[in-house]
Amino acid sequence: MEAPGKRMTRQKKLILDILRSTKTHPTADWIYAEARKVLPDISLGTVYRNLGVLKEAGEIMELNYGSTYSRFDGNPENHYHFVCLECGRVTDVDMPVHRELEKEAEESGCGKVSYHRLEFYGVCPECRRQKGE
Amino acid sequence: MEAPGKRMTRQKKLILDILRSTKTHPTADWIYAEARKVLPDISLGTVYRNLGVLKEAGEIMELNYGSTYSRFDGNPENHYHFVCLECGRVTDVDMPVHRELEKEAEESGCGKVSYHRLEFYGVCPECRRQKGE
DNA sequence: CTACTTGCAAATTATTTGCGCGGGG
DNA sequence: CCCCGCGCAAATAATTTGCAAGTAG
Repeated sequence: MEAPGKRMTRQKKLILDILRSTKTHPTADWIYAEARKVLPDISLGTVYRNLGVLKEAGEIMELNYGSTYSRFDGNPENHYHFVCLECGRVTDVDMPVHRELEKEAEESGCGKVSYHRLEFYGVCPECRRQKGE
Repeated sequence: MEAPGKRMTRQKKLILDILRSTKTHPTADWIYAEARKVLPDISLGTVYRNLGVLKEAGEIMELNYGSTYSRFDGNPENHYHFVCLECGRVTDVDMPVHRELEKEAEESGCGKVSYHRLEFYGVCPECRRQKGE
């Protein structure tokens, strides 16, 4: 019943550190590559297992916006994201969370809302510059 | 460069009809099962191919919220969704789209926003009833 | 006619899992 | 010491793709 993940292993600590120390929202593969620089024998399965455990524990978030793969976010606080349609990069949006949207949704009769997610899609500043816009 | 999908085949028409005639947000498999009732020899590959073509053409939307598989929405207008954490069902939320959120995001410097997506997570009325809440 | 589309089946891709060993508490 | 978590490799699950035959326009 109790979620697993009782032990703080070297691997788990490392994965959490990697996620906490980047503002990008990396894929499991990228985390795996980073982790191998420190623990060359770490396995991809372990990376996935720990990402799952950390997610259950509410330490991190899993994002899957449009792509066929997941990205992970070391910041478990609800916040909004911007997805670049050109390069696929996911960045944080620096604006407050609008909890009142949840109230509005509940009033429409959809059900009891516990949280919401909001993503903006467009072209990031880097890609706009490259395209000479 | 030009996206394919020039021909309106029986298969493509059927898939579009199925999607337009349901308020659920079905998976590719469900659409496949429905389609086979009319065209028993249709293949799953064709279903996926046409879902891709229709998506490119802006006729339908692909949703992937949390799960390992995609759901499809026959309504291409932007609108909000409610995802039930118990049963996984995805329903439409009957509230207006807040375009002003996009302006707010752009002002935070994240980039040029072309559209946004908003999902609410919680427990749907059916599941709450079943749990006796 | 003639590409575009299909059905079929094999291939890919991301992720999950079984198993026997190793190390955290 | 005990059992959870690891590395490894094989297994899934969803989706994609190559190819020869069918068909919409």
